Amino acid sequence: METFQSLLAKRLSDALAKAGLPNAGELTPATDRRFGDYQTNAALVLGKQRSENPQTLAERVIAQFDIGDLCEPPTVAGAGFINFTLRADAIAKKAGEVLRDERLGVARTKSTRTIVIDFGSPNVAKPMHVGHIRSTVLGDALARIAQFLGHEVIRDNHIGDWGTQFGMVIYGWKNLLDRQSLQRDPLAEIVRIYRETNERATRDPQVREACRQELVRLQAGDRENIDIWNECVAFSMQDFEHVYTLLDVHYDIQCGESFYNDRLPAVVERLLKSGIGEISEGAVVVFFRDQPELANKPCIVRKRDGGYNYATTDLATVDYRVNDLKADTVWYVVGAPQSLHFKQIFEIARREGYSADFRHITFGSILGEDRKLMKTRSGENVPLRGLLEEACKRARKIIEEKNPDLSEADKTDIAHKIGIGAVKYFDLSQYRMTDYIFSWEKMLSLQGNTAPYLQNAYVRIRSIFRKADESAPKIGKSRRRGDTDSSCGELILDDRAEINLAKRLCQFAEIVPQVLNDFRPNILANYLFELANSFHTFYEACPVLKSEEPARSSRLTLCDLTGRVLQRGLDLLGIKAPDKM
RNA sequence: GCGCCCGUAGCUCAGCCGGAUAGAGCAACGGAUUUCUAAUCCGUAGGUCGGAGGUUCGAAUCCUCCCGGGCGCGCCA
Repeated sequence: METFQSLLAKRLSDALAKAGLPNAGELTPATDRRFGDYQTNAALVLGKQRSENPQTLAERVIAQFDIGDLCEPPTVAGAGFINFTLRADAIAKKAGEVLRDERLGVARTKSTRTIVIDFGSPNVAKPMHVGHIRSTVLGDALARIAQFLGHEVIRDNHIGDWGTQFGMVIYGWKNLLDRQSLQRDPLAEIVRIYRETNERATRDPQVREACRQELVRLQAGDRENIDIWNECVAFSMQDFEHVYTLLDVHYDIQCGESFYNDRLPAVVERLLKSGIGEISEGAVVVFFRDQPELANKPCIVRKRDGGYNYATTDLATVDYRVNDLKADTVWYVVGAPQSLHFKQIFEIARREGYSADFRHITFGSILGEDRKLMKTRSGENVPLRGLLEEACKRARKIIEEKNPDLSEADKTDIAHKIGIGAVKYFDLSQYRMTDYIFSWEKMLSLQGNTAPYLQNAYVRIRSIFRKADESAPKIGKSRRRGDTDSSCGELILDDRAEINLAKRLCQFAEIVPQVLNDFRPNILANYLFELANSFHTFYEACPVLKSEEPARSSRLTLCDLTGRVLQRGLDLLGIKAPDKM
């Protein structure tokens, strides 16, 4: 199925050829409703290239343009824009095609890639906190969208399960552990002993040294320390899994840092052998002397004491993903502060000859009402699990107010879908680079660009079909997919609100692929908001069940399609649509 | 010091590989409801796009400089 945009673009290029002109400019959605549905600046670009009058060129192009039954005769406007307005019957026809398409018109990509997406990546021995929302939610949405477009996606949780912090955890485990607390709330106890050890270590050099010794023993494979480490990892994983269940986020592999331990020496040897790495002040370092940006920013891959750091691990990870997982594309959904680090890693990988497409997908921070990094009152990170539970609790309270007659089970289920959806949508609906201020009130509002607003549009649709089934059961059946009844899928678009809604539905296929251009799910979120808005307008203006045939069936079909696009769109963002709310 | 990111309505944000008179939502004000869930819709008002130059038919968007905020820069991850 082709979108209006690609159809018009083809006809434009035909018209240009017939007018003896080369392809130029682009055909895009109109910037303003006044200008119709689509516009092209082709004549402006050509006018500039050949120093001719753009308006005259535009007229020449229009004269050759085969509008067929797609649109009204194009018009020239402004400095030389050509504007296109779709015909209602063309929209009805296209919407019918979308309706009969499993994929709602979204084309599969022509160049399938194998993409490893590195996102989430929490640290062991620390609970997940609010800072993990963006990476987790953004990475998951990108994974869903890439997969839907037909790419081979491998979701990888690069867990921070190795590193110097374990010296302290093990020291704390051996000296400060309270077994009962550990049984009650394992992660809380591990965090406690870690913090306490950390405090002691900053005061007491002897403790610091003891921690270092524990770390050395762990890295040397000491049985006892390995056992302790394993236990800590297991406890942390339980906590992560709980959060992932709440969020409905799942990974294909979870290769944490420790997974790469035995590959690290080879990385350094390789770098030394190829001359990319060199010894400097006892450490193995990669310099970037020819790159102004990195000239004074060397990358250490083996410390003076022989230990490895996270640059080494990330290089081993590159090798594993490219050579073992056969990835040709790797997306790192990691906060902006690490951009220097990834520049270095990507540059080293390039020098070593890895040709995969590496992207660091950065994002801004989540701020509290005080516009500073979001923290608890005592200045600590806000635990994610508690935050998500509170989202559900708050959603539940609103449900109790608005719809108290729902069953207990329904309330719990809906509160979960709304609460989690609200948190995710609030994040995804904003441009990923901007810092945003966390606000319960805004994300759970039923008005404006929020998850509940979109979910409500879906609920209204489901409600119509519940009513329709009661009054006329056969309509429920006839809207099944694959039904050959010709009355189904025939759209009659008379009202302005119907035309607008149908037009929006046709745009879904144009929007989804755009998200991956610059990794912006907010484009999709924005579209869904506009779709829900168009639906609500339609809902107010056009009675469905009370209207006469054939409008009634047509409107039911429109509702059905809107529901499916909303549901699919939300699903691509990792958000669920409840039937009632 | 060097580098990266951000600065758009009172508030929260879109728009940024150049396009027409810069858009939403919230808050404010004015309307619509014997409802297919008003959990909504329609309307009004609100702007030197941080500032100054430059590039051109055209700049919020591209380039340079400046101001303001955030972050990062050799042995943590």
